[in-house]
Amino acid sequence: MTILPQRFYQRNTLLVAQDLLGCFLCRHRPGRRVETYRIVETEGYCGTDDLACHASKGRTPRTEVMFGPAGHAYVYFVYGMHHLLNIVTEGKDYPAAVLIRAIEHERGNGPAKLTKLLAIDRSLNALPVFTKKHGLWIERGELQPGEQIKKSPRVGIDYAGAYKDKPWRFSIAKNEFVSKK
DNA sequence: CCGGCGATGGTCT
DNA sequence: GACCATCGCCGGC
Repeated sequence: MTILPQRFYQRNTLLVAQDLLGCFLCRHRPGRRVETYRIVETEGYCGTDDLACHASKGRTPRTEVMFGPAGHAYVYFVYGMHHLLNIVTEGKDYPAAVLIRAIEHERGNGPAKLTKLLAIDRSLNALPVFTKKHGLWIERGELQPGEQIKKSPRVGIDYAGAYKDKPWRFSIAKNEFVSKK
């Protein structure tokens, strides 16, 4: 059990997104056992040029976290009812993040489903995930022999022009917990 | 079985 | 006031 250190996230976003596959998302809520689930699907959002990245709309109170140091949670609220979990990547002032889209649990096969399962909301926004201190962290894991990374376009960003078809969604091929398209 | 759509509120114009 | 990194339900086939 090794917690991924901050420097793990201080790298190219698309590399981080792929390297997170097979790692373990961990949650410790007061009065409960630690919950640990394997990450099977991610997406990369890369800087101000990427029209699908919230930071492309500018530096605002909402997107401020992405402009900060790597290894912190970017949790935002969307569609009036869903929270989505991202981890900030790259260097300070380069706004980028990886969206966690699915984990190995029957109610974890979608970005909003896994935040509901693990009670992740904006109270965790901007907190570091390279320590257990705040009850949310990620531990190192590996792909199993025979497992392969599948690359496909990101979901729900038809508005993103030239960036909408970039194959920046990564999943473990044939894994049953990857979200439905 | 599958596609369309409503729910529901924060964020930015 | 429009848009939105979603989900599950409902109706039609």
